[in-house]
Amino acid sequence: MTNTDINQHSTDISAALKAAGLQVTAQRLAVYHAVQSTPHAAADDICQAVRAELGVISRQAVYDALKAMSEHGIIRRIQPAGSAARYEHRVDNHHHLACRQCEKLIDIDCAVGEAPCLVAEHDHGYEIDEAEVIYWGVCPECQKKQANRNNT
Amino acid sequence: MTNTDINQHSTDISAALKAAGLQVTAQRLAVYHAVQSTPHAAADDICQAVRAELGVISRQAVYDALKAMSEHGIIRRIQPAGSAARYEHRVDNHHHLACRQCEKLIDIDCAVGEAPCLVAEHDHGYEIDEAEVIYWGVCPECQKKQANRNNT
DNA sequence: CCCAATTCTATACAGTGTCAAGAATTGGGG
DNA sequence: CCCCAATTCTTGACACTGTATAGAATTGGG
Repeated sequence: MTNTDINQHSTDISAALKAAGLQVTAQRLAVYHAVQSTPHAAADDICQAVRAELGVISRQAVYDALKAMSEHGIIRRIQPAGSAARYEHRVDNHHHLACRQCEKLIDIDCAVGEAPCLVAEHDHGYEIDEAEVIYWGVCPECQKKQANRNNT
Repeated sequence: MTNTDINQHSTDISAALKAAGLQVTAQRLAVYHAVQSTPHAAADDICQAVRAELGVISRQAVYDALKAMSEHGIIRRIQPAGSAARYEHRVDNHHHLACRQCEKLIDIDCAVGEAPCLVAEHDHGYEIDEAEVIYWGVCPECQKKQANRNNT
């Protein structure tokens, strides 16, 4: 990646931040980069990644940046049961597949198509705006591990 | 409800506990009752409800009971983003509708039917056993509140 | 370049859930 | 009915994630 690329990229995020009415700061750009390069990372992982890039950043600034950006739709927050919140830069309509054993999370495209997964049988008067779907299972690696344990 | 009913009921839960290889204790029965009578309650609410019934119980016993019973499929644990875990006694295939504003949670039957909501486009080699769906929206009451605020 | 608004740092704190050790209870077998 | 091993409950401490607050630093429009 050349400097030009980096700048170009940063400019895109800058534009997104400005469009959302947020100030552009080195901390926020670094947090975004971390989210982008390590998808589904938890806040703590992101904190470490940003420290590798910037040197120092307060834990609070990371939380603020993640909160501000996820509230403005620049990144997306996912919170699988039994683990801390994860963040990702894909903000389109897609779901997740979680491994019960290693907690790994991978993206999965919407099974139903566009966004009709939004349509529930009865909406009970609710104004529904999102359907959050998490498929739970066991990933291939953990299936292997399990098979090995059973054979021994 | 007569005493006979209560005993009958307790017997059912006792049987479920025994079938799962768990001991039957007053604490567990009380925790189950609390989950049953206040659906979607958080651990803390359940703790209080059980104290109203039994007098005293340790926080730990409540957590243990909830964990043991949910791991054995006697109750179900739900963890919506941004709030503590909730518990319910319905263990069949159904989903949830959550209000973004008041955090209220209601049951909703599976939109797709039996359990084909399990089928994702590509399973990526995962052995999928559950599809957890949470529809996010705004409940009728909160819609009204919002409308009133806007008119003022 | 300046100044108000926003954001970052540093520290303390709250809520949820877990760990560990010892006391109490449960339930199967004599 | 009683005993004993296994399980469960109590108590207290602790870890982790996230939030609150006040003051210092930075940003960006004029």
